[in-house]
Amino acid sequence: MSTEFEGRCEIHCVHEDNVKEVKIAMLDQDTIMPLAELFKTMGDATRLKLLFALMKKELCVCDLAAVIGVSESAVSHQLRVLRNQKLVKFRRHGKIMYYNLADEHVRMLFAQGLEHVCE
Amino acid sequence: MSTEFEGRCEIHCVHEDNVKEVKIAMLDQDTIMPLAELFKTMGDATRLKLLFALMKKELCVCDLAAVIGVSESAVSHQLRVLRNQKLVKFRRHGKIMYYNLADEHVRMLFAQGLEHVCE
DNA sequence: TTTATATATGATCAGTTGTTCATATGATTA
DNA sequence: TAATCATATGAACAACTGATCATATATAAA
Repeated sequence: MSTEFEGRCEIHCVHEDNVKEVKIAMLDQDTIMPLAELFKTMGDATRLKLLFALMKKELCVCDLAAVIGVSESAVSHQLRVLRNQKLVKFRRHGKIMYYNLADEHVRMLFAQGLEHVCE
Repeated sequence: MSTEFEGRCEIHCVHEDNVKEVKIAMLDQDTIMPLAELFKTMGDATRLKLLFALMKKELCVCDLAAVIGVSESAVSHQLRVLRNQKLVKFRRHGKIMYYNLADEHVRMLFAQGLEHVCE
């Protein structure tokens, strides 16, 4: 019924009522974890560049490799990460895989992130 | 004048004009890097919980430790990361450091992120 | 069917990350 | 001043990440 730290904190912490209130409001692990995964996925320069490129145009793997200047293998590996997070979708046309943004959330996250960074 | 991959791609890649166009639009490293750092910072469950807690209330270090159930040392280390990214600010009152969200961008990022995750 | 092309995947490994433990700092109290 | 409390910091280490290289798959062309 109590976590490892509660006992210690009942002696120790400063605002017990605030702690309780915020603890109740706290998002559960099943929400926090996927959210952390999403941000972690966007927390890499290569993947951000891939997403930004796909914000501009539908592109295939070797186009993407050329745009951001890394190997096609590296691009393919990172596209899989983006796919797992449902940040990109793709369609096959013959041998070529065309990648697209999965939805508009990425644009919003990009915009908000840039706003924070550019201050 | 040309990157290591350009030569190879002029033979290889599928849509040279698209590549050029997107390459020109591509954000430069000085923008991408801090943006990646921002998302990377939010890409950790502990730090997300800290931010979420601070979205609800101003809290001190030991309160935060109690809320999310980790050691105060771990909290302090992660708060430094959040401070470096200007995601939180703080004020001292005697021995106690009170932490707050630095601005409203975090709320927007949280909201957008949750929207993506909860689909 | 053989060959070539576009992409995906597995193994490897150096570099990074997050926690823990021990110690240090800075402010209050005795 | 010494002792105590709240927080910060440094070192260390296991766990994770991302690029590379080699290899595999899938489609198309010969």
